[in-house]
Amino acid sequence: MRGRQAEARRNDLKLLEAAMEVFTTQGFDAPVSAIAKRAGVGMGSLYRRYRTKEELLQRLAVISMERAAGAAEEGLREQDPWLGLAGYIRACVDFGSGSLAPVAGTIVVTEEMWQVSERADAAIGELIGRARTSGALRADVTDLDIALLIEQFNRPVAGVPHLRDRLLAIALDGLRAPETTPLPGPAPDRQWYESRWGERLP
Amino acid sequence: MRGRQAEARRNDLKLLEAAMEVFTTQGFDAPVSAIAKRAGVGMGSLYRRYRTKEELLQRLAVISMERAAGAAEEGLREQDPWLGLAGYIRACVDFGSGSLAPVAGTIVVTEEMWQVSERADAAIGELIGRARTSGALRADVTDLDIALLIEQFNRPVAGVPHLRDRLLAIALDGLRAPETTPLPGPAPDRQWYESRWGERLP
DNA sequence: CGGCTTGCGGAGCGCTGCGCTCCGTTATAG
DNA sequence: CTATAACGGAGCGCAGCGCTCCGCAAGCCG
Repeated sequence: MRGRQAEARRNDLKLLEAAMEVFTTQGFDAPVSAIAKRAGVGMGSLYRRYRTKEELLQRLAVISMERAAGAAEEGLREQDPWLGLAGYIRACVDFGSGSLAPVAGTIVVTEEMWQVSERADAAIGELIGRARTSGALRADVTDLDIALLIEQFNRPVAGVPHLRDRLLAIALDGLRAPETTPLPGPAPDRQWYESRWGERLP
Repeated sequence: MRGRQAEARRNDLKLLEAAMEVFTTQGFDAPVSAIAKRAGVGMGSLYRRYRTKEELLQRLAVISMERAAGAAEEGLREQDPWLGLAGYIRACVDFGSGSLAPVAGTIVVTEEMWQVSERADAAIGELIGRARTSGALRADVTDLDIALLIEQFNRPVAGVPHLRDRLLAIALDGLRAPETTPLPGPAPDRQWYESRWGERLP
């Protein structure tokens, strides 16, 4: 694997990295040309690997979910249930997992995406359950609240990365038990949450 | 004030309300036609009152800041410093003050906008100072952190209003003293924050 | 009641900026 | 040196925007 083929391999990595960065900072409707430019690659090279913008988004979604699953599994390896959960949340915000949520409903969900999401959900469920039963996590927060919290903090804060960490630290403190004020309103509905991405094809 | 003039007056209110709703839910680059449609008004009526989209945004910014100032002043009338501050933050998120922040740098800042912002800043500064010295607010958070927090929660949460209230309740709990984890990194820089809207003309 | 005025709705103009294609150019292999 | 594979990026066709313009209806005065 040398010469042109090695360049192609490198280009693919640069493309994925650039796409993630551009989409998370500018929104999913950023022009494809901006991704190519950021990757230092021509439009031709981009479209040879991903036949459409949607295909690129689907690939990013899978990678994003795989990272989230990995972060959750790593969180389970931490002995302290709270540190494990907090580390997972910070990791997700750091690498932008969930930042593709605004795209929900606008792209077709592939079978691969469903599979990875199930693997991630299992680890995350265990991570959160452990934190709750240990008494570190406030009792009235659900796993979907946490998913939405990650989603919310994935949006850039005034374009300055480290300010997001400060706001997230505030929210993490608010997640710890005991709560001083109970959460208002009904908890997010699981069926609604899953249907955001569209119906699963049989 | 009757007949056509009364209709014009009503149309203006409907327009401002619709514009606020559309911009906060769809982003500031939503089409002007969407605002006219939501207000139940023709394009002609909109553009007779506001000669450009920018002029409409400037009007909304002033209204938004006036509401924020009002909410801060009302917060000062509350005896409990913490309830006053929390009420102010919730009010700002409710009516979408600060949701125009993404527009910073893309519209010209009018003299009126500067004046209202100074009035608001004075009340907010006092409200936060009072909460801090009373020991209710964690010590390491600055007024700009709180402004950015409001800004962040002004973005819609998965398109469902009441879910935002849940996430905000978590963050408000995290704002209370004593903090369990200190905020990371340097505090937001005031000069940077003010320059986001562009240089002030003499 | 009828002309005149005022404000109305919305079709469409001109244009920007997008996704994507296509092709001349350049680097590698034999 | 020729053949081949992969490259960069100019530009096509089009969607969707801000804004204008005009035919029409509702209120006002003799």
